[in-house]
Amino acid sequence: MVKMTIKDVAKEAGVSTATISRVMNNSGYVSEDIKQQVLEVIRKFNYQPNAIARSLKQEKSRSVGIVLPDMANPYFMKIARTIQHRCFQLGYHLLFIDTEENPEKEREALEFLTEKRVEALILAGTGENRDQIQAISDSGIHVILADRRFSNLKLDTVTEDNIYASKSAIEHLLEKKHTRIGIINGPKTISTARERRQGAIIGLEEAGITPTNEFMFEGDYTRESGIEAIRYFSQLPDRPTAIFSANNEMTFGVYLGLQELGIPLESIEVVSFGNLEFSSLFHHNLSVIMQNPQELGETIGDLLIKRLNGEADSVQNRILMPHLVPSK
Amino acid sequence: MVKMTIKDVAKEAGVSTATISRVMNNSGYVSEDIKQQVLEVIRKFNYQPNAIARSLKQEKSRSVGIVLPDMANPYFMKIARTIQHRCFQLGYHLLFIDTEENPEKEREALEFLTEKRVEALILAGTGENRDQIQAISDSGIHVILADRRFSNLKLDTVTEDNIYASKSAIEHLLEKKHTRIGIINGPKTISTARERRQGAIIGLEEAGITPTNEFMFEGDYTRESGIEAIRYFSQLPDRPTAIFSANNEMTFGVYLGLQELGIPLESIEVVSFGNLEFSSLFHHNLSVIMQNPQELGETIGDLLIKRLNGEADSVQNRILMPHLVPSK
DNA sequence: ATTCTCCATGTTAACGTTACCACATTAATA
DNA sequence: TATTAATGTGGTAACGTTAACATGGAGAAT
Repeated sequence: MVKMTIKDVAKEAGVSTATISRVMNNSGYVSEDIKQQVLEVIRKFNYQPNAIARSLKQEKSRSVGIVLPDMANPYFMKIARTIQHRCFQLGYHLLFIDTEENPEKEREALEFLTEKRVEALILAGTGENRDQIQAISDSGIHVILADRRFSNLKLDTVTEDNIYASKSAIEHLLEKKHTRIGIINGPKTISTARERRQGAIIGLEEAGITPTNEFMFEGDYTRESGIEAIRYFSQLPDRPTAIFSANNEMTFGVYLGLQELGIPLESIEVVSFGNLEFSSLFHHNLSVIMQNPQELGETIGDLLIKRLNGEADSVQNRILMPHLVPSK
Repeated sequence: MVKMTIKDVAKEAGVSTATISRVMNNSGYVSEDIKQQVLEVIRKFNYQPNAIARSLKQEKSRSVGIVLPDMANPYFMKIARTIQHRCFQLGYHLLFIDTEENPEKEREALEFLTEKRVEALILAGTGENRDQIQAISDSGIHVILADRRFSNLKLDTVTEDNIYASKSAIEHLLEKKHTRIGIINGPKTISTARERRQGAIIGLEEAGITPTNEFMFEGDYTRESGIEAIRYFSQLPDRPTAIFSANNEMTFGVYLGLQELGIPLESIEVVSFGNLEFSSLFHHNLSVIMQNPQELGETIGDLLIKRLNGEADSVQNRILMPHLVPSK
């Protein structure tokens, strides 16, 4: 069964396509009689306007791209979900792409999205493709960096205060008399990893402790790299007694690693940047820096609406405050 | 900065738009000289064809809709992620919508997606909107039901054997000498809930036990309803000693509920339909019916490609086999 | 020399909307 | 009554592609 077009409706209702269009969009003048008659035809044939044709004519795709490094990470999905709801309300659709932290895939994704003529782009990037992202912004597409920023790029950002939160994580461990703290971080290309590292170092130095490379493990924000970190730390002569893990997935890996090595999970004090769903059930020594992906999503949503409405405003950089929830 | 069109490229390269189109699509005849010249212009101005115009002309949106009840549930997101990768490879984009199990929202979502002219629709539905879904299929959009089916609708489905798996869950608990088994299920409107119930009942009856309504709690697949189920069961005179929970979120709620009531988590034997990420770290009496969302996604992806390529085939109903992983 | 292919290119009409303009008609105002 | 304004409607040119058709030249086969 082939879809009806506005012409078919016009013929059926005995009016011009212009009138149908006016009825559909509640624009211009249409007499009440004709309006009802047209609506009747639309209802009867279940006519739906072709959004693609409309987009072409109006030069508005009514779509927004969102590029995330990991669609299975609840943190990112909670951000995405909130934004999805907002977009749906606006009649926009979201084009999701999962890059799996792969810069090349990200590059392709960005190209794909610009061909699809998204009006805005929300990006939690790999840290590469700076020029491309800047070019996208320059071409008039609204870019909002989520969670991760680029230094020196004049783009909207909605991020969290990683330095402050990481510093307080370290302070928390120091208060518990730990001095040998293993730090598991993400890739240096990613701003959150750099900032979390920086915060941790500040925390240590303020307590008069010199950070050593031996206790810094550079992972890649995956579960597997959390496991590897534990394998690495466990074979050091002077093992850490506490761990600061820079994201939720790696923290999960930490516990999997401990389990693999037969080390009691509660024997190690852990602070995780980012919540683990089950941490409230967990009686191990796990403290969590609670992020607020929903608020992040809402903040992005608000900004997005502003940008799509063309409400001129200078570059926005919003920073949310995570807070530490100590272990019980 | 305004985007370049094919006409600009044509003018710049001194040829017709048709030639540009032929170069872009590797179709028809173009001399090597001109081809190189055109490619040079394209590169120089970073020309990107407008996918919307192309869609309109070709009457192909190159998009697929996916409607899920819960974007934050890892089970659904793993399905979605797999499909997203497939679609991206094909040059298709996915329009995601999260209905939050709300039938009205689902109705709107389906309407939205048909206006956007998706070529296919992947749906894990609320169980309502049957007519609308059938109409979508009749109108020539490929519909694939994921995880949840509709009886009597002639549509492709990729689901799991809920009856078999639930039966084996009950058998597992019976083997462990539990006879008072609390069953926490989803809404009866959803096929998975009906089937999981049916499987559980078969399991009980085959063991000569008469299922009682007292031990059946109808939740709504949310965490909160798992908590409520525990509150309900805990005030029964003869409490269940074991729980069969029909999805991962409700199982989570079970533990939250036990914790809330101060009941030791390991004092209750639980079987969960669907994995909890952390179950391997968990030393409680938790057995899991392992689903395989990735395989589900791949199966859907394969089917999707077939359908999009128009490879004629009768209605497909694929059923995957989950398996029980007993508690340690 | 004539016909027939194969190449290589250009011309143009769609695809389904909407926005602009033109043209009536009616109502309100001077 | 004449003029203006408000209302209602239709015609049509775009939006940026591509596919069908047309055209013409070069070389091969008759």
